[in-house]
Order: sequence, then structure tokens, then C-alpha cells
Amino acid sequence: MPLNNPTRTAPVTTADKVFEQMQHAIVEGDILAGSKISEPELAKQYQISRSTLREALNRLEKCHLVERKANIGSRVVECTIEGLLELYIAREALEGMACRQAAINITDEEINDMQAMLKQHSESQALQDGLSYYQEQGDLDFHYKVILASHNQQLINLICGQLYHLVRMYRCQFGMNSPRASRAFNEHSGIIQAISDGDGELAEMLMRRHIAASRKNIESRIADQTIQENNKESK
Amino acid sequence: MPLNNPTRTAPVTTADKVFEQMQHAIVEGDILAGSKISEPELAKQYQISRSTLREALNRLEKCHLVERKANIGSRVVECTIEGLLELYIAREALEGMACRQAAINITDEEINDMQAMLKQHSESQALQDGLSYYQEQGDLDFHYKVILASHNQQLINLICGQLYHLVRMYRCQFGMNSPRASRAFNEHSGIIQAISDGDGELAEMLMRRHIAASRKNIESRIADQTIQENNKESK
DNA sequence: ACTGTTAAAATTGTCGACAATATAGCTTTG
DNA sequence: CAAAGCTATATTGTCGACAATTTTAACAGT
Repeated sequence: MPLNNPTRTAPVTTADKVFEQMQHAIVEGDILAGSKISEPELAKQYQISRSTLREALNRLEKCHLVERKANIGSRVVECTIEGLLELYIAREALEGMACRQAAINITDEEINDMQAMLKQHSESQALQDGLSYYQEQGDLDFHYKVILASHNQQLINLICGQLYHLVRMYRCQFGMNSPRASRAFNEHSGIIQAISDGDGELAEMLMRRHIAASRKNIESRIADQTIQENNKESK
Repeated sequence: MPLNNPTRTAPVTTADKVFEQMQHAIVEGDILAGSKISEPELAKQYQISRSTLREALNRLEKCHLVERKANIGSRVVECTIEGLLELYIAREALEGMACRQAAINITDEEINDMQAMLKQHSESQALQDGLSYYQEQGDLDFHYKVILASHNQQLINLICGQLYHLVRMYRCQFGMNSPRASRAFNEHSGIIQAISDGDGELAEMLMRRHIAASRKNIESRIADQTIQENNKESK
């Protein structure tokens, strides 16, 4: 998985590289969510000094993947259902607004780019074998493009620079390549249409519904799971 | 100015203290916006080692007050009109949603607290002498309380932990204790009412209008300024 | 056996020195 | 004289060691 965040800058310093490695490890769950981070241990593991490791930890903190307490240490963030739902609430607000701004600020080139992407998705989806690709990378690509098209640096930083690392982490760890592929494609299509039309109000509404639908999908699946677990316990 | 961000934690380490001092200095403009930060110089100034200073810089970076480039150095963020307007767009999205969530999640205690605050504001406003206080601290208090009442940690972190440092910086440096005092009070009042009623949809709409009105107020004042400057140039 | 105290070990925070990189000023060359 | 290249200087990145704090373990007293 190439980790293609559009705000990503090429790693130049060693702290950069360790940061990316750790980011990947946390997102994929190789470093367990909620686990404590031992500076001496990890420094030895990556063959760097503690200063450099701490620099990397600071960047992980910036994208909300680890939390640090003074004189206590760092922990990887926890993945809780409540946290996931809260994340989707924030996404709904921010990406909805990004959509509205995209409808105002998008360039012709970006419109063409997005329509080309959509066409490619529809083809690979029709082939069905690319379905998992669509879910994972394709969906991210779509959302990233919309956000960038807002041309609002605040929104871009908040969403791409911070929220989406968590989004990817949750997707990996909860194993959510949800069965909303075809519906998501149609929704993406409608959103791009509204943006192209310059209809910011509609674009925002559609994006908010799109994300809210994902959230409700998760909520209902969680509810099902909970029922199943209760049944198991009671039998 | 007490710098009363509700997500603030008591500074325990020296890096914490230097961070707070620098944060204050940047917000107030004592360290100039857009200026380069010399690590050796500032380390000497605060009588700390470069490592500790860098730790403080990392935290300033987390709340988007400074930006760092590898092998080049750190700069204080610039204060541009475009940046300010972008900030208000993001606020509109996030605080609107915070309002909607507050209408769902607020506690009775928090409702009482907000109504008490409102009453206090109305009295001090009636006295007129507290007007500047209302503008500066009172307005912030109101917004902070709404955000906290959302009980959504993502929203709280994003807004209080990051956006609001920039908001305060812009307010200080552009000298904006805007003349919207009485209007703002009425708007605050309506928002609290909607939250108390559990009407999230209305609460979000009112908050968005409230922030959008501020933004438009700024936009028009900027436009006036620009016209004046043009007139000066042409005479 | 359990709780509270104290000492030892481990972890985090801070420091100063060195290495790698970028900036500025000078020299050389067309 | 302008532009490119080189050298010297300054700045940032990385390292290992020490100080301060927290955690663990042992111990004593009830």
C-alpha cells in the first residue's frame, strides 16, 4: 500500500524516514493501537538515537497517531467505535465544506482529471476484479481530489494532514472494505456533477449524505455484531 | 490576556513553559508573523538548550503557528487576508457541526452554565464599559463552551487545539474587536436556545450564519480599506 | 497477609558537541 | 560586467551523556 497522501512531502531527513515507517506500521497495526511506546527500545530497533526517534514521534503526534504525556511517555492512539464515529462526524463537516468550496474554486483541469478518474473507476468496477482496489485506493483518491479542489489550505491541512491518517488506520484495523462499492460509485458521480455545475450547496449536501451513509453503515454493522455477541454469551 | 484555551494543560516541563511564552509572543505579534526563527538565537534568549527549544517549536507547529522545512528552518506563519477567510470557512464547517452535536450531547449542567454566561454577558454589555471584554474574552468563552458541549473529541481537538490559536492571532494582529457586539449577543442567544431545544439542525444553521456573518463583515471591511488605498494612490 | 514506605531501576527531559546541509561572499571565467 | 563555481560561515540534524521524574521492587510494620 503506497500511502499516497497528497500532502506528503518526500522524506529527506532520517527522522522523516523513520516517521513514515512508523506511520505505516501504526496504520497497518504492526505497532498495536493503544500500546505504549518505549523510546529506548524503538530507537535501538530503528538503529537511531533517541533524539531522532523523538523527532519522529513528534510528527506522529501531529497527525494524531500517537499521544504523549509529560514524564510518562507516548502511546499509540486507541481504536474505539466511539472514536470512529466521532471521526466520521468531523469528516462530514469538513469534507462537506470542502465540496462546497470545490464547487467555487475548482479548475477546468481538475474537473477533467476527476471525470477521467471516475471513468477509470467505472471500468475497473465493471471488471469486478478491481473492486477491492476501488474500495481501498480509489475511494481515497476521490476524496483527496475533492479536498484539494477546494483550494482551501486550512481544509486541506486538517483533512489530509490529520484526519485521513486516522481514517486509514481505522479502515485497516477494523477491516472495512465495506460492501458499498456500487452505491459509493454512484454517489461519487453525483458529487462530481454538482461540483462541475458550480452548485456548492448541492455538492455539500451530497458529500455529507455520502459520509453520513458510511457512518450509518458502520453503526448498523456494529449493532449487528453486538447482538451476535450477546447471543453467544446467552447461549 | 490569560490565554484561556480549554484544552490547555498545565505546563510541567521547561519546553512547555517556553512553548506557552512563544505562543503568547506570536499571537500578540511580539514575534513577527512571517519572520524566520533562529534556533541558536532564541535558545540563548530563553536560556535553554537548542533541543528544548526545538521541542517547543514542535508544539508550535502542532497548533499551526510555525512551519518548518527540513534543513532550512522554522518560520512564523504569515497573516494574510486569504488565510483569514479560509480559516473562517473551516470554522463555519467545524463549529456548525459542533453545534449540531452539542444539541444532541449537551448536559443539563452545561446548559445552565451557558445560560448563566449569557446573562452575565447581557449585564456587562448593558453597562457598556465591559464591551471590549465581551468582544475579546466573552466571545471566545461562548464559542469554547459550545465546542466542548459537542462532546466530540475530534471536533474539540481540531477547533480548540489548532484553529483557535490562529483565530486569536488574527484577531490580535488585525486588531479586530469588531463592532458586531450587540448583534453577536443576539446570535449567541439564539444558538444556545436551539441547542437547549435539542434542535441540532437549527443550531448548526445559526452557528454557520453567525460565523459567515463575521466573515462577510471582514470581507467588506477589507474591501473598504482596499478602495481607500486605491484612492490614496490615485490622488 | 496487606498496606505504606523506601530504595533501586528504568524512562523521559535536557544539555552540549559533532556531522550534514544550506547560505553568503569571494574568486574565476566567459 | 555577469554568471558559474568554490570556499568559508552559519544553521539545522543527529548523537551520546547526564539530570529529573516515574515506575518497579523490596521491605517493614501493623
